[in-house]
Amino acid sequence: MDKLRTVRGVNDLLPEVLDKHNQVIETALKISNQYCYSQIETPIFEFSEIFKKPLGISSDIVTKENYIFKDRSNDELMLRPEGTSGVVRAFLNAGLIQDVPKRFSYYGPMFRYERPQKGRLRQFKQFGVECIGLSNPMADVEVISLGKDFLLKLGLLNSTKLKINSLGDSESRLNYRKFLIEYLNDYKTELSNDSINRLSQNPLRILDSKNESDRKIIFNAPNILDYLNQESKDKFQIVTEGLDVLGIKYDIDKNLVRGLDYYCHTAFEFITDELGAQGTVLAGGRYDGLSKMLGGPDTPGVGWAAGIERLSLLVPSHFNNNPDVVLLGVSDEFNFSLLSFMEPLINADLKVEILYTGSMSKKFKRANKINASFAIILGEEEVKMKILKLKNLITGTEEPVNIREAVNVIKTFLNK
RNA sequence: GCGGGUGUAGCUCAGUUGGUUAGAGCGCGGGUUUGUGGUACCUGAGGUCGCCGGUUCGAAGCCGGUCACUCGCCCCA
Repeated sequence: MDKLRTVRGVNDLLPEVLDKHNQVIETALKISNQYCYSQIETPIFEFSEIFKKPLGISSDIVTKENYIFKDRSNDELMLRPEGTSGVVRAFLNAGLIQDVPKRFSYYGPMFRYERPQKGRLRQFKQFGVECIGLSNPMADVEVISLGKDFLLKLGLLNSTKLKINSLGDSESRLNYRKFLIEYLNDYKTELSNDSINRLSQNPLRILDSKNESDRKIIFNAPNILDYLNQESKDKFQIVTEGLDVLGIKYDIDKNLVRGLDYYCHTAFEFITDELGAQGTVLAGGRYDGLSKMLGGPDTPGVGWAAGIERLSLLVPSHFNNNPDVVLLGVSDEFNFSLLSFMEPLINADLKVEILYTGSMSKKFKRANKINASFAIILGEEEVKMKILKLKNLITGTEEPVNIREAVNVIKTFLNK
């Protein structure tokens, strides 16, 4: 039995769970489509450079959470840990820069070698949207609005909170970084070990440390929003103004930062407190530098990604694959005939299951268990009289019918 | 990668200070005069007590290791 297990952090998706995933994805696709974001699909693995360059060599995703391997022609490949890099790569590769703005949506599996927890897997699915080619902060507002509508459609807007911040442009960020390091250096002895390491690698990330003594120090740290240059300030102003006009509630969180190098200006996340430590359910921001990092022309972009598993955990299940009608014969000899009734029934858009084995009693028990609404019964009597017997399993009534009448009765009763 | 908790039938769990053939409920199979279900009753199958090793006359229960799940850290969707 043990040999049958899946790889750690990689799960089977049984029908009930997969159904919820699909619900979430369908909702996302529908709303994105209405915002005129077109679905795109990129490969599950790419040359590792595609992810390494933009994510930054110091990010954990690249250094310790990657699935990197060499193929038979000795190319270094990487299972994608996120979707944005691939989408931007595809955008550049197809020469779509001639046709901006471009709006894309995507979903699919991502891979990160992390310690599994609830809502965190090594193979997991993300749905995301990218708006490429607009540096206008209206695009940021649009994308957040799309995320909000998505959560609204899932019925999760009330159980999530939107946090936003601005990381500014690279000039502002570098400037802020200088002052932040200066401030933190005064407290170097009190910082956690993790944060001391980050001080040289990626000091902004210290801002979202959960360590208690770190938090006390961060409380009085310089605020990035005070260090934005005028252009960055104006952009952020438009974003918050836009959200206000749209009535989208948000909290500005000056400590909201991004682990990935390519982010700038707007950063945001929708979080819930119903998933423990994995509260981030939809997160994104602006990534104007990404295209250039990949070796393309400077092309702005903004987008977000949402975790399908995490959202699915919050959404109620409506799984139901119950047949509208079951077909059963008095004995095995009627099974071929039963199959021949499939066609008219499925053409009428009904869900049909045939019960092949067991006694009559067994078949009805089975019909009951799978919650069938009707049973069509075929036996010697029916064949002799050239009819079918239709039993309504909800009311218990039976009537002789032909197949066309059966369809009508079933559809009328089920309101289909 | 680091720290805490957990691991007994398909599921939810009992299993007293280590002592003979490991239990319950639900679920599953068969049956209650064979062309009719949801109730009830009868009956059956299913566990090397996560795995490996150790202590012991004897381990599901103690010890060590390992794997998996889970919570937190890291990181992030």
